[in-house]
Amino acid sequence: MPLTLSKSLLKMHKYSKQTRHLLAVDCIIFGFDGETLKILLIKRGFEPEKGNWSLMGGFVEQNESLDQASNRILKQLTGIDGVYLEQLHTFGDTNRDPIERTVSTAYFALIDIHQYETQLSNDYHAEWFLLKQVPKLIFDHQEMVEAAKRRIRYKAALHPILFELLPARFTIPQLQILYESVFNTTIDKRNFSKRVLATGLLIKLAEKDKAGSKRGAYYYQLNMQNYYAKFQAFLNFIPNPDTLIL
Amino acid sequence: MPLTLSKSLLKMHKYSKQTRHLLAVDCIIFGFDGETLKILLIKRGFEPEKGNWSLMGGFVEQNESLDQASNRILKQLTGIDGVYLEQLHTFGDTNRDPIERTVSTAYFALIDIHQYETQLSNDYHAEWFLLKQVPKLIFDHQEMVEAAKRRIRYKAALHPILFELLPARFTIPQLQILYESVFNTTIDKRNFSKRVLATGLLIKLAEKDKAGSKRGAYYYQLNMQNYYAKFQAFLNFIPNPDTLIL
DNA sequence: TATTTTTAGTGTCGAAATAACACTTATTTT
DNA sequence: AAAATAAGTGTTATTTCGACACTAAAAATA
Repeated sequence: MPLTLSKSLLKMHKYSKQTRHLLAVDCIIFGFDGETLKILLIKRGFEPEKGNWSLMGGFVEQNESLDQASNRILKQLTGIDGVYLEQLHTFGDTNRDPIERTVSTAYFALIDIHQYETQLSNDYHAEWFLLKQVPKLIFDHQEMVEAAKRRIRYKAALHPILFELLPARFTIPQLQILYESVFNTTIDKRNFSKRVLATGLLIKLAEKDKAGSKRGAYYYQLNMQNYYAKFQAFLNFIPNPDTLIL
Repeated sequence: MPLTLSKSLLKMHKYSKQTRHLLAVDCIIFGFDGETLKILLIKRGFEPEKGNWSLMGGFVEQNESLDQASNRILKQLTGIDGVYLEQLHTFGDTNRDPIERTVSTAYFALIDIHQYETQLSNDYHAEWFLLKQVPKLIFDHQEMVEAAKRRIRYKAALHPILFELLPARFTIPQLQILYESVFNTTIDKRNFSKRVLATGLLIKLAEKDKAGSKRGAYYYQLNMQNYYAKFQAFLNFIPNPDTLIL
């Protein structure tokens, strides 16, 4: 025990004159309900801003990386492991948290909303909000959400990340609604299916989804080999690239 | 004085149970010498890894934002203010610095090498290295450089950032060499000049650059209004997008 | 059981963008 | 005067993109 202590003391504070900072991660969690994009928010449980809407976040602990911290926090809220989670940006303004200077690294997650909506932890009073009806958020979380929206659009225009929002089996009309929702536009369905199918990323299944229409639409699933191979070179669905900012 | 002290004590440690971390920024500084891309490295002046090649970096101080810290550090080394500087990624593995856990936010800078090569601070024993001949670097700086290379390619394929590497007046052959260097490819010069001129971003000047050739090439400068207006919708020079990763 | 309603699914053609390709011009050097 | 060097420029074929309308399947309804 004394050994452990002295070891840790030895290891600590070698850069002894430097200031140490609070470090947090915040997660912008996107889901798709079949019609529009949503994000998951929580009611903050402690001061300051207790009771106000907030991104799910938390402090980075001593012995975890940022990626580990963001995964831990995502799991705390949703019970989910192993979903798409990508570092977005680190927000480091000195006064972004009024209590004490805190630097926060924002991550965005893309999850299949249906798979998890029932297993949300109740501890956080989480709710899904339409992306177009996000309430006022604490601190600079609004800015984080805006940055995440820009990033998801930018990236989805070039890479097939939106499949992460869909279940393993999905129909082409579902996929089209998703793209139209993300880019806030409409796409001709003949051109859409032509281009999507031309990527070689989709495998047509025998079964149909009967829920969405009378006739039923064929299910597809991702060809995972092609998915990884072609992740970099995907479609360019940008309707007007002027609206996209990294 | 007692008032200031008590104020700062009041403000400090409101999140009293949370671990505080060392925070650093590291800068990947790109330059272009007219033929190939280079990056600026320093000889690290303190332990650990004293004397080894490193990115220019430093700890984030109490009352500065990350953006301020990166600008400060860039200026310390190069004397430069107001150049292109963009946050790249935050590296947060727990053991990336063997002395003490340090989270580092990497920034990349694009500078006009000729304008500043003489005013480098001598304090850091900085040297420009060909991007293809970067020496072994400390910690995870190699990884940072790789990420910066990917980002600059990715972004330059869609946005006119490479002009930041050129002087205010440049020729089309110079610009072409720059693009060929960044994308490690060759481009037909007829197609290149057609597309570049079609953007409307360039203003042709009366004077010629006589240094590069016997005949001389016309100087151009950026049309700054169009530059900002068209920043989002630029050329797509990606030779094979497969090689690009965000 | 026939009709209506609803959404899925598919092909063509003109326009625009892209990629391939070679010669002339200006200037300096020899 | 001739040779060497790099700048500058146009055309054509190919590919990609965008616009556009009807038929098919199944359920609901009359």
